[in-house]
Amino acid sequence: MQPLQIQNSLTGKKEVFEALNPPNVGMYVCGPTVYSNVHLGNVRTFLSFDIIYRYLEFIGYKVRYVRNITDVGHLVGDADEGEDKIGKMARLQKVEPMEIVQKYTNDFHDVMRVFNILSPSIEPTATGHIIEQITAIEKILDNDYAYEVNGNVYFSVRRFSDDYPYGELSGRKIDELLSNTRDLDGQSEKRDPLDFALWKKADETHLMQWPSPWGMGFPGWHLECSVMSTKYLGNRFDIHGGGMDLKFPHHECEIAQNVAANKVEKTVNYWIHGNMLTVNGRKMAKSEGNGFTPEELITGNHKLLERGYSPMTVRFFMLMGHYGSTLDFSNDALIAAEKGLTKLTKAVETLQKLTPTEKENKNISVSDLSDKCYAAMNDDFNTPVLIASLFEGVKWINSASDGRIELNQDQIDGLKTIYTGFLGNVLGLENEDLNTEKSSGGEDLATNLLDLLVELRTDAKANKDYAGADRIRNTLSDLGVNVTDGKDGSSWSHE
RNA sequence: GGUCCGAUGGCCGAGUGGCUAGGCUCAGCUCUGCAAAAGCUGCUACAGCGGUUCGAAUCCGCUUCGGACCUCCA
Repeated sequence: MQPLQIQNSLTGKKEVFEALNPPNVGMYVCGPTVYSNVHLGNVRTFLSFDIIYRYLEFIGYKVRYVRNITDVGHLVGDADEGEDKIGKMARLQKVEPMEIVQKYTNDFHDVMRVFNILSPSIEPTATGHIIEQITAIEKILDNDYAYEVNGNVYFSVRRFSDDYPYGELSGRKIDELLSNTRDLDGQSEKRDPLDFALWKKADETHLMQWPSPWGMGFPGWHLECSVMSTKYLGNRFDIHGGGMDLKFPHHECEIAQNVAANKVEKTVNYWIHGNMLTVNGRKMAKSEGNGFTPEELITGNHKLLERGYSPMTVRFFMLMGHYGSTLDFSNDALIAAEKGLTKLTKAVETLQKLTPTEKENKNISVSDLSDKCYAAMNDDFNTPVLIASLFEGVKWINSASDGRIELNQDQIDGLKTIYTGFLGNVLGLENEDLNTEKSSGGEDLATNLLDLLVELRTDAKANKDYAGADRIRNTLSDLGVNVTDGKDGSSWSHE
């Protein structure tokens, strides 16, 4: 097994990854709240964990990857006083809340597929785990870390912090939190402003509600993740991930709930937080109005975009930065990514056609390159460094193709293993060009006609009829077919 | 106001005590009928000011600027 190091948000240190139960790994990632379309910032987080999932599997772990769908209990505005986001949207659109849930869950899945983000092993929903959540609340009440007021149940942070640490993950101290908490004008039933809701009472007009020992109501947002992670991964598991913005209060509350319910102190060994996607240095967020939907990005239909970019370009762009750093989104960066990815994918195509030489090229070590790729990923999933290594191989491939250097069969096979493994399996960058060529058949009329045109042009060149040769090339270029002259004759490619 | 993070060449973006990140752009060269592609070469940067050190972009301090969280957000 590879010596993998992970930046652990809980300790703030880079630590060697040791699975609790190798080769099995349990990983939980907070999924979306399905009340509106996902934007690119959301995509970045799920992409980051897609890479982590893929790499863990790549190096031999068997990962149970749980990523939830939040379909109830996430409130608009102030954590415990607002309206349920999904309920609100249902009211606005005059449909059933579950129609909202279905619509945006579908959208989410479509987007994940477009960006080649793998499905988790289990994708549980909050509404599917109401009973488990009620059970957890009862346990927390039994352990005396929560209290009920008029059909609402609140978690007592002060009471909890007497027995266990609270705020470890986000580096917060109870007293500092208190002094910075907004005054809720005493209209809250909470005994302490730090307390948060485990169960909320619902009146008759509330759309989503369930019976409970405290009356009709619905669960608090933080609870579902506590319950679903422990249900499918156990009281202690390996990795918990999510966006940086969920660190506090969401993840902090999640930990407190688990500890309070099960009295197990350490619930998660490695916390991983993905950083934000920014636009002009500011976090991409719906409230800022700077969010892009994936569709706007692909079509280029957005005021900040000059044109559209393919999903794989966007995926590559995001992987050129490390998941733990903010990443700034701009036209120039996307153009650079597009060109870089094209270079990379073309080299992989070239690699398939390379003719091996007898002698091994002693100046080139494919195994060193392979080691570098592993080392990059072992160092906290450093995709930008991995990509830099992959470009090193691109030079070898192109040089070999041009006859400048030699590569024998073993070296070519070694390179194929690297690119299939790291570019394909780990980074999940599929060659879009190859896919479209496959779908068009390959041996059809157009292919034959193009081959004929290129042959005619070659004849024209042989006869020094350059005007005729250029005419063929220019006309084809206007049709989206590029003709290039190489060492071994001319070839064409379709964009 | 509190907590934390960041500031890297024309752009994006890694790295983190001494050794080339990488991609894109730009200029020159090779190849080529021309072009494209590819290869080679160059532009050699680490916010500012102090300090530690034989040596700092990398450690420490201060300053300036930016961001995130503290309320919903991936």
